[in-house]
Amino acid sequence: MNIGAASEGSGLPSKTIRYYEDIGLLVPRRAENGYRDYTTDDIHCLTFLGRARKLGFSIEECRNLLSLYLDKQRSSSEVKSLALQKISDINERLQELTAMRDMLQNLARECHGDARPECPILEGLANAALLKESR
Amino acid sequence: MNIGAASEGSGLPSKTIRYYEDIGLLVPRRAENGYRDYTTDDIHCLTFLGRARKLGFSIEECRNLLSLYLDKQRSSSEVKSLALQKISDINERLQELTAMRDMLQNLARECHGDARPECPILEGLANAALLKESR
DNA sequence: CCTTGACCTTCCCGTTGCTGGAAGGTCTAT
DNA sequence: ATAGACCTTCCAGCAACGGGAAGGTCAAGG
Repeated sequence: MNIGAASEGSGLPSKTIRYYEDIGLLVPRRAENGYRDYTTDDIHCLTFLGRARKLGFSIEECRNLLSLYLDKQRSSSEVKSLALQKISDINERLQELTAMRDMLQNLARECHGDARPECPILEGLANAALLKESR
Repeated sequence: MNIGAASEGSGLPSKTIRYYEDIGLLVPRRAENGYRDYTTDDIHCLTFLGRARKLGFSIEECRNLLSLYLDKQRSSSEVKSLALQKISDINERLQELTAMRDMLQNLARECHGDARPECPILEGLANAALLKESR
């Protein structure tokens, strides 16, 4: 199967698939004419990788997950600990983003948003004290 | 004031401050010996930039905010609309992250996490149907 | 048989926002 | 005079690709 069909089948752009080969994540065989030739197993792996990426796993984590996926002897605990770690990473990121948003909301709420130059948002950015709470 | 003191005063690494000069965000005057020379106003700007970055504004948005900050004629509505846009960006990202986390939690909950090879997490990544709901 | 257009190949640059390091100049204190 | 703590520039690299150029290949149609 050529890379176009592999792209179609996995939902990943050709560029991404070539990149995954560059970094040794999934290296297909080559046809006589030099074209990449993907098996249906390869497509499954690519699809697997796409899903894992969408769930927020980094490339290196995906490499790890893929080798676990292909290793029929692996223990489920190895995979679960990766997943739990990722969940806690995401929770941390969620907290950070929520804190940012709340801060911005506090500043925006104080701002008239009219033609006058007084702007509590800029003042907040210029003055740490205003950023602290402003509740 | 040398870059070291500017770093101290603004809380930004020297490398970052030089980078901001490279991209024309804040260009200080130079002393006779070629060293960068920061004024206290420059330090305020750097501090302002650092805060805006922490709140999730991109460099280009910061460039915009800084010029608004320095323009005493600006209207507060310009700033507010930037802030509101950023808030809605963050909310979108929050939703994505929450969806990822919930998916992972669904998968992890089904996984024994023991020495056996059966792993619903990997199966979920391999099989779209399992990713859908699995509630 | 030739051409057209859709594929495919490699290669290199750009993105975002820095961070690290090397090679060298300057300043201050001993 | 020399050490060390600064400072300078430039070069390279991170993640995870995307865009685009220059060129090879293949299948269909005239």
